[in-house]
Amino acid sequence: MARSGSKSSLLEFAVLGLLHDAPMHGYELRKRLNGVLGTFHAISYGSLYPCLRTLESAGLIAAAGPASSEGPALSGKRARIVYELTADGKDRFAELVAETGPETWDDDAFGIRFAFFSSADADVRRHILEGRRSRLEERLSTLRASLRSTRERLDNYTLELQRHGLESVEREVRWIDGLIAGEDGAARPRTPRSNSEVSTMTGSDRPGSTHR
Amino acid sequence: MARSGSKSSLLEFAVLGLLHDAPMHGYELRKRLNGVLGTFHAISYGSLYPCLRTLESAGLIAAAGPASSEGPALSGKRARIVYELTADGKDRFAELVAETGPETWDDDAFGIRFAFFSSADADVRRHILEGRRSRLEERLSTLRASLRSTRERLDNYTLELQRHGLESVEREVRWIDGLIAGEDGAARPRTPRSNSEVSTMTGSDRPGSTHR
DNA sequence: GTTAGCATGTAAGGAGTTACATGATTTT
DNA sequence: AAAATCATGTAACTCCTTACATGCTAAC
Repeated sequence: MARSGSKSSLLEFAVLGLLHDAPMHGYELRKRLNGVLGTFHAISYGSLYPCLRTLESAGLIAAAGPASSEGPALSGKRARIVYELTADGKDRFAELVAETGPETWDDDAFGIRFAFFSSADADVRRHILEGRRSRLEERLSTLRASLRSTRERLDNYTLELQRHGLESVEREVRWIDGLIAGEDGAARPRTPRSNSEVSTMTGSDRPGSTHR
Repeated sequence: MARSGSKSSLLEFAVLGLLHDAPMHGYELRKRLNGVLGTFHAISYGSLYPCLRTLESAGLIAAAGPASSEGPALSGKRARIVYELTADGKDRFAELVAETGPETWDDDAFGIRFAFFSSADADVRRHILEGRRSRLEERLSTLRASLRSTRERLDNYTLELQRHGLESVEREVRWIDGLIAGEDGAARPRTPRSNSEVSTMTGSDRPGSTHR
């Protein structure tokens, strides 16, 4: 069971990541998700609950009986279902967190992986950051080439949009560079030293799309 | 026929917009699309061709006989199908271009509309730019609130991601402000005066997500 | 003569959304 | 007693992607 190989969307990754910190029920999970996934990009119950069921039948998460805490008996609101990671679920999350392949350079995948970066080893972080960087460099050269070749034929707005996108990517490269430098500087420690040092040293741009 | 009310995805909008400039066949359309839609966010044939058929049966586009130009007889490569806008298609595009409602403030919708901004009236442009701005302001206050409330509980990476997203949105606001100023400055003329003036006056950030 | 690029298409399916259905509990 | 918020869930549908199937022409 809990064999790897399944598709495991970003949503599954995020759910496992959040439940890794603490058991939670769906409604709460959804709110946190919107924080982790970028605030906008709100995910709906229509995808969350089915996802929870999938994870449960895959044996990665399990409904916890409203065991210890939780006020007076089970007089709480409604029959809310608190999920927690199983041992298999923890394994799976660890597996996902350790991935460094090209899948992890994508806008969305990178964003979510970054959000759980502190669960990853320093070398995994390095690898992902560098992969992301190279992905952005590719983008830059495509964009620059396309700008050069179509410059004269495009109207001003289209041009401005392109230019804008280009600067945006350039900015993200600088951001990533700052993060890589921060990883180097802080050497091995589990958490990079005070992130404000890392973060204020460069301009920035959001990594995930939204986009998206 | 060609009644409004249909959903008309962003793809349909983009196709209509491109065909508005010049008749084209699918293969070429697809390449241009990747320029207009942000270079990445490549759209696949699996969605383009069905879309073309939909538009055709809706009477918005029509296959043009390989009429005049086009080299020696029809000895060209393969039986390529050149589409052009019908009168209904032109109407529909004009209708879409004139929309200024909340749908048009979304990341993706805004990006594509901006790409065809020169087909829109000055007041439509104003309206969309201001709507987009207010949408971004909303986002900013949500983000700032969420940062304030969760500051201490979040690990450094999550925090950095949030901070980064925040700056990104702030940057886009400044970009939009610059564009609005440019629209004001150039007053009525169909094209805003030399866009380099508009564009170099502010920092920037990409508007569409592409993701998104 | 085989690879690369042009050109069009289809079938299956993934990932998510909206809108609906239900019901309890807290606030106004 | 009505409205908001908590809480879970389902069904239908949208939009897009991947992978496949086809075949032609140009270059190596």
